[in-house]
Amino acid sequence: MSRELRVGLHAAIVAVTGEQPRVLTVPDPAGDLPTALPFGPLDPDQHRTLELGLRAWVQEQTGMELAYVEQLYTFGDRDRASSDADGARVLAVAYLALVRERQLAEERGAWESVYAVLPWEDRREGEPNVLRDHIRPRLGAWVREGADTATRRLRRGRVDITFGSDSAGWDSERVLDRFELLYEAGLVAEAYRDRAGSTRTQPDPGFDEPLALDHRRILATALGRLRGKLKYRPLVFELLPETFTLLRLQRTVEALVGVRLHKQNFRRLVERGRLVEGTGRLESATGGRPAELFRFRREVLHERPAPGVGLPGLPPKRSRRA
Amino acid sequence: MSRELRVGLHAAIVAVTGEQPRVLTVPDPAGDLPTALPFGPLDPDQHRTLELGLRAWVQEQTGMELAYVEQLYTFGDRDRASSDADGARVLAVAYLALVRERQLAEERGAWESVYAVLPWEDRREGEPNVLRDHIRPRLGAWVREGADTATRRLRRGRVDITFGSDSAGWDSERVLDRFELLYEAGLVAEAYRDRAGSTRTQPDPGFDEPLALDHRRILATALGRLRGKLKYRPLVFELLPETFTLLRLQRTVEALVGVRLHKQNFRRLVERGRLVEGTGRLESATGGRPAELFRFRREVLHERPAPGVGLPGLPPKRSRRA
DNA sequence: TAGTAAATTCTCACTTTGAGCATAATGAGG
DNA sequence: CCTCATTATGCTCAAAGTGAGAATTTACTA
Repeated sequence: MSRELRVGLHAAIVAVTGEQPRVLTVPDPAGDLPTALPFGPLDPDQHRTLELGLRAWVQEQTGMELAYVEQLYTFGDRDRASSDADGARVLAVAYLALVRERQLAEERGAWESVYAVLPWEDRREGEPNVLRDHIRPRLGAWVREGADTATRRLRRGRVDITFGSDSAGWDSERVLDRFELLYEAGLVAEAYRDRAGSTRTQPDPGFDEPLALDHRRILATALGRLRGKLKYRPLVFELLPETFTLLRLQRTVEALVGVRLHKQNFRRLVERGRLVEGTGRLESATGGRPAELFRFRREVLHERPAPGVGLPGLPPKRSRRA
Repeated sequence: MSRELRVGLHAAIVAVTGEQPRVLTVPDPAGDLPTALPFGPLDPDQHRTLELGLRAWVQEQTGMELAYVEQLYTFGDRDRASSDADGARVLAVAYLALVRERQLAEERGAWESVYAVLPWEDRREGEPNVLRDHIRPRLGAWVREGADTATRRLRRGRVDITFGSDSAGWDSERVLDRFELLYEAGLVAEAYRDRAGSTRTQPDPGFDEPLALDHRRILATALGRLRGKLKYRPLVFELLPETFTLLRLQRTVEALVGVRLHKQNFRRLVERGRLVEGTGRLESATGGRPAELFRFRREVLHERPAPGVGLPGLPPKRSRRA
């Protein structure tokens, strides 16, 4: 009588290589879908916990043992992607995993640039072109299309708060909000897959190469969470080798947050937070004066309640003073 | 061949009355369990989204329409509570909902004090007695019981960081960490229900009146999330009437965070953050000089990226300066 | 009319930010 | 060997933000 219920376990496995955040993708196991995040169904008999089930699937599909793993969100909209595979109702439990660059070799799967999938999220070189040339204009159009004044006002407000405006500024953590807004406005391909009967034209192919299922939504959730958590948990160190220079640390954070930081102040924060300690050794391949190699001070976990790489109010546009 | 899979939708519905945070409980629908949070199974056919399913169950069981709702976490450990009802594997998707005190009347169900269920979380009057007289000593014993030095050191570290120590201080957001630690240490009744064959004695009845299933764990998750989010989202206002005095606002925040705040500084933060605006009206039943009634400035949502009731470094013990 | 209870205002001594300038150490190119 | 470009590190400064409390108001109560 009742439709069958299934649960998928999905992993956004993130690393940072060459100043780019990357996510591990695999060819779709079924073979008929585009590239996907590693995922597989929860086996109610075999998987003792959800996380163990996830680890098993990742191990099987990529050969990778995960260290840091964190649950993100459970998606279950009936009319959105994934679901309704063959008449069954399918939920997706999404996870974020962090791995070191070192592990990138020899595994199966490919490391896709996160910003190739979510291009509007990288503001390290200023506002990206896609945003200025494509997204903002179309969002403007979407606002104007609103049926009545109230709708238009509401839409304008959402656009301003998620994508920033003169008064609001860019909140790097609202990655999911931005993706969902683009989805609603019909600016990402996923929107078409889901509401087939839409009358709108296809979005620009180019800033739009979705992953299988709702995996881009999962990635957006992962990036948002990661950006937020970076500030109060020492997650970056899961992505860095044992020792690293302060610049390397900064570049890694910048890659994830998608924003440039003030060098001296960044170092001051890291040092004042006693997050790292110098190893007398130097790294000389810096291109300039050699830099000292530092390592993460694990003891900090026992000293302070919420240690993280304190991102300040972010250098660009600040919310104006009270 | 494969075991049946089911998904439950569970709601921690929180309000604040009389300076106490409360959670809505209902008599267990099945009738043979203790008091529970409102919950019910996801209907794969009827419920279009998980959240709609949740709202439907809450409506049915309590007659309440929810406004603010947020997904918390999905629990699925096989050997822990809820699961394995009648041979099926059961997951629990937990939600947090916030409602106004006004709505507390006429509904079915009872408003249980959150701190009656999680007594060690209320530090408004200083460290609660349960903590000093029962929990800390037992945690100390649990640390000493560790098989080897490494285990003991590890346990000590976890206790210090979750429950605070001289060097670490109390992190009000680690509600779930604390509950899980108590669970592992066998200091909460849930631990016995799950591992029947334990040799330890029953924990003190008294600081231990668990809800059905894993509902205390869900409540711990909810409180932790709420405490964290308060700082960067204007959630408190979901719990307050249209207008309120600044002291009322402060008391509500204190009730949730479980800590006392410095009055003048709290007001400064709220006003500088332009979170509220005065209505010329006064509330005279204050017992002293009448206080002005304020209202939430919704516009703030369009002005700043992360408005919240900035809880400062919290008055008591601070992490020592670098 | 004095006393009590809050609400509101202000101070004050630090700390923490946000921005830059100045110096130091290397490798590359002449 | 000297000069430059390049990156590492130090140091300074002014502007905000914090943590604690004292001082002043305005009602209500006895």
